[in-house]
Amino acid sequence: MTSSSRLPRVDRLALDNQLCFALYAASMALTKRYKPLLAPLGLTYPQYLAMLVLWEGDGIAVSQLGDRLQLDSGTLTPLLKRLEAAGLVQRLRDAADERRVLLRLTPAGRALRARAAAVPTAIGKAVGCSFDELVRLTARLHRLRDETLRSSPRAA
Amino acid sequence: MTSSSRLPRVDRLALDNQLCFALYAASMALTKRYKPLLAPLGLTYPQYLAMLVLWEGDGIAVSQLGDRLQLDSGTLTPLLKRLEAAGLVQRLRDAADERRVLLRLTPAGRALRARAAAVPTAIGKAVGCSFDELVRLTARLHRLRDETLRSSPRAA
DNA sequence: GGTCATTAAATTGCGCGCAATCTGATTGCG
DNA sequence: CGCAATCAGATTGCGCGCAATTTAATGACC
Repeated sequence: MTSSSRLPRVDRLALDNQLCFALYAASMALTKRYKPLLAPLGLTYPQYLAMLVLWEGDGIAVSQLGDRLQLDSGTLTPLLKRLEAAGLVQRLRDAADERRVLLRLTPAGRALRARAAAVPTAIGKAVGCSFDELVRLTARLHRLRDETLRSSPRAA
Repeated sequence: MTSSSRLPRVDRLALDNQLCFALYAASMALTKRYKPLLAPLGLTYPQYLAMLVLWEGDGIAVSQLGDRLQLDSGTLTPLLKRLEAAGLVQRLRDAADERRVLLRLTPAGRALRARAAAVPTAIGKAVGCSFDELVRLTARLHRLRDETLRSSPRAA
């Protein structure tokens, strides 16, 4: 005897029953929490995500970064130009394929990683759950994303 | 013997270990899933959230809507003007307190709810998990948001 | 080798999301 | 009453996020 499937239609439209809003609100709240931590590094939150990818390994193309973050060139081109203007990233045309733009960390961009290491630690304290639960929730959300993308009509 | 706390610093900065990115990516993926469902209703995703609140009960002020969605007037004012231009919402100054703007659904705005009822059903199929698990995950995310906001320096 | 389809980025336009500021209206307090 | 503090929305500016289009390079096929 579970609670399944007896809610009237009106409850199915209640804001607090929407998984999408729970995700949206939690994501926004957590992003706001990052802002004061990232400001001293001179990064916005999406810029921080891009740096995380480049710290895992630079020399990749814009499209590969986009695959990782699920963002397109319309978002990434201006973002990367700002990172370049900040002296953290270099954008260079791939000599082997002039359509591609390769991304390299500058020494300053590489050096920033050490300072960024304190960020996940500070956030961990803010979310108020154990490390193990955090790992489980993260994995659950990645599965949710994969399932959502898989069932999507027009996405890889 | 759990897996806690022995990861080297580099793994703590790995993109896929970030709860924030898992939330961000899942939220974005799900929002994209909503887009084709909301387009026939003439709504964007944040506009849909605003309508969900108003369908629960209109006549509220902009600030109350903002409390519910965790959005400020800088976001809501233009959004609500678009809903007004679309003929779904009326914005009227509160006679009892001329600072406030009250939001009322028009007949068209009220009528839209019937068509919107199909949206959660369609989404439910896309996320590929049971109704019960969906309820649990939604509740877990709301707790995460509350915890994140509670521990926040400058938020109610 | 020449033509066409495909691909990678860049560009444009629009709607958020939010910080900062501004404008009025209201409240509190002497 | 008079005046400062507070409050509700509106406005401005900037950085995403994404659809749609454009430009240039590459690959495929004849």
